Amino acid sequence: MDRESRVNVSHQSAKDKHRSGRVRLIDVAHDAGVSRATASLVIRNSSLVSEQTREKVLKSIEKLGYVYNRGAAGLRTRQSYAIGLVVTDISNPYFAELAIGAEAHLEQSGYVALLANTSDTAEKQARSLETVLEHGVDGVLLCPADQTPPDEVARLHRLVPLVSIARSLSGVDIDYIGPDNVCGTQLGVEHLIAHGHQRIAFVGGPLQSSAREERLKGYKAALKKNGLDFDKSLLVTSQVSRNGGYSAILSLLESSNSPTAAMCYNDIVAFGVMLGLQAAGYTPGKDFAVVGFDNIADAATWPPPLTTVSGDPHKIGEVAASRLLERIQQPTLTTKQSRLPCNLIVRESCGAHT
Amino acid sequence: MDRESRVNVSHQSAKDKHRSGRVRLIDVAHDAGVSRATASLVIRNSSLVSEQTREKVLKSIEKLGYVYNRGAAGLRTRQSYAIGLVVTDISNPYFAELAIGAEAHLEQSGYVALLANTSDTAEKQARSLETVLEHGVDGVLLCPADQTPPDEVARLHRLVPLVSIARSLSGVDIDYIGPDNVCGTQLGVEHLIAHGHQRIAFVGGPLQSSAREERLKGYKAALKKNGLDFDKSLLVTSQVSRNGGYSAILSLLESSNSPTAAMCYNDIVAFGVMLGLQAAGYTPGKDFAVVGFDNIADAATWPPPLTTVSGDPHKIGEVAASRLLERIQQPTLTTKQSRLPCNLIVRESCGAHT
DNA sequence: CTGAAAGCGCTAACAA
DNA sequence: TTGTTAGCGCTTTCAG
Repeated sequence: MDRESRVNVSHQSAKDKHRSGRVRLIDVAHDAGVSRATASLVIRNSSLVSEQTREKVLKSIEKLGYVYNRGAAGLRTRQSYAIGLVVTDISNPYFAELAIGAEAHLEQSGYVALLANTSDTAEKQARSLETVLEHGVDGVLLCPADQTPPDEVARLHRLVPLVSIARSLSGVDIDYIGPDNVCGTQLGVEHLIAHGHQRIAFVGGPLQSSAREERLKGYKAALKKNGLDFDKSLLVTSQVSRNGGYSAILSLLESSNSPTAAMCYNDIVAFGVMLGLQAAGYTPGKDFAVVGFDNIADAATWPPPLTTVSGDPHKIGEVAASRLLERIQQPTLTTKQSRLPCNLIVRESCGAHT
Repeated sequence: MDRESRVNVSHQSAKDKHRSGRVRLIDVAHDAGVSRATASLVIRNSSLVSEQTREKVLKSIEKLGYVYNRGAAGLRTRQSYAIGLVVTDISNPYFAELAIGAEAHLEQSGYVALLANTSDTAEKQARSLETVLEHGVDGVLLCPADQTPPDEVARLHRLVPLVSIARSLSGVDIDYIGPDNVCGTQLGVEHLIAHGHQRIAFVGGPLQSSAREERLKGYKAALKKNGLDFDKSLLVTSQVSRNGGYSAILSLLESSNSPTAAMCYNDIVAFGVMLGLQAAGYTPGKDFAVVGFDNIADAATWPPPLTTVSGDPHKIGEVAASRLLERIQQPTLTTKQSRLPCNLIVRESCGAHT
């Protein structure tokens, strides 16, 4: 049987050069004059192999241009060294940065990321998750779409280690890494209060989002702590887009008792708010204060530069990846909800520089 | 032998529920009372199977929560349905959009994208490509880093179907999809000329980049066509960043015979240019005209809104993915260099609205 | 330290 | 139409 397969092999390896076939481990082994097993050990840096044979094998690998087949290896080891990175919307720089942070950490640890962009729809997310599972990922990093059904997540969680990022999921006990939305928003609002504002609006974000709820909580906490009343008329939801912020602030400005400052759901909304203010004849940073959330790259150079809460998405991505890898190593780890500290980046849009 | 393995199987499937193991095709087959082969046919939607048995199998799949193992299948079929998406920098919205377009098309065709961000360094790119190859991708979509060694690309190309996006590679005969940089820039510059500008600078971009060379060519063509002399002092390279554009325009403004308009390497540079102009007391769109390239989302809402050349990165990503899939089907296809048409989006920064 | 043999979960010829 | 039998390229005991 072994003789047979050897014969086969030499036939094939002769042909393979000219066909689609790739060089296999056994070709390397033959070339180096060792067995498959030994060659395999060399590849995986085992210390059980003599320096001499290691070099021989390495030389053959180089010479034949061998590329390791992880798929085949994974069939045996049940490890793919791939993880699913399922994200709502990479065209949002915040999520892009998250993805980059995660990818960087994974890459460094020898993992590869299977990317799927869900455009925030539950259907595409479901499809993507299925695909990613079929590819045998060792774990999934999920930034859940807004309308994610909890039981779907529960099933996923049963199948494979799972960490959720930036949007927490209620009703399922899984790891979560995101910014500390409550404290971050509180920081922003207190800054506004400290600079004399009394009527501070909370602008934008979708009603169902966990992030918005948490930020709203921080907003209320800041008001309360400073003895200010919560006024429902200063609250307005919106699309997470510039247009959303734009119309939101305009509607707020129409009211008889309009605000003098806005804590925004995020930077993108804040940009819209500032554009809206300008359209209405205000000068953000002078006669109206604006604070954002996320500190995306644009915030620093927007005219005027946006005061914003920084959640460090790159780090969140990294931490999430690292947590996932830990969990893959030790599936019994208890789950953790990590809310990374935020800090306030004071620029000009809040008027505090004057 | 077969009896033995069956025995094995039933043992395992009993345990598997509680261990890490997943449900396998053979479990499904047993549950449905058919052979593995038949079950396999059902999964792959073969028409060679009766409606009755198909339903039985489907029911078992559902019941047991079976998930297909593409890794194992791929070992046999030599198809992974995965493709490598190796991109310089997703945090640049232009490339993010490219990636999204590609991912969308791949997803629709049943492929998954292995994402790697190279941060524009040749080393990480080399590592990423290797990893992606080890994972057995059926093809690679590469947006090459600036200093990519041509022989590396050649090796890659020998190993796997390859399409390059947005940055062409000299010295290797591979498919390329990108914007028509020459015509696009020409469009922009001619617009400027049509509005009376005679001293038009070409601002920014890295010296070695193929994209910059092409855009520069378009710039020169436009000048020539309109009888304007090319003046080397109106040319300045820069980092592809706002800061790059900022300092570039400032240095240009110092000259005794400074320009009245700038065709910029891309939108990001253009933003820097506008910020620099404002810092120097100019009002872009009034006393100085600026045109960008890429039409990223920010361009529309920047104050003033940026006149720019639109290359439709989402479409480029889609087309590239589709070309790659074609090439995977038919490896003998002759290579094509596609430069997708660009059009000029006239907004306010060029002053043409006055 | 190295080699032989068995098998990971699937598909593809070929029989039945 | 369905079942049988061999592998895909690797790792992993277990002997040497």
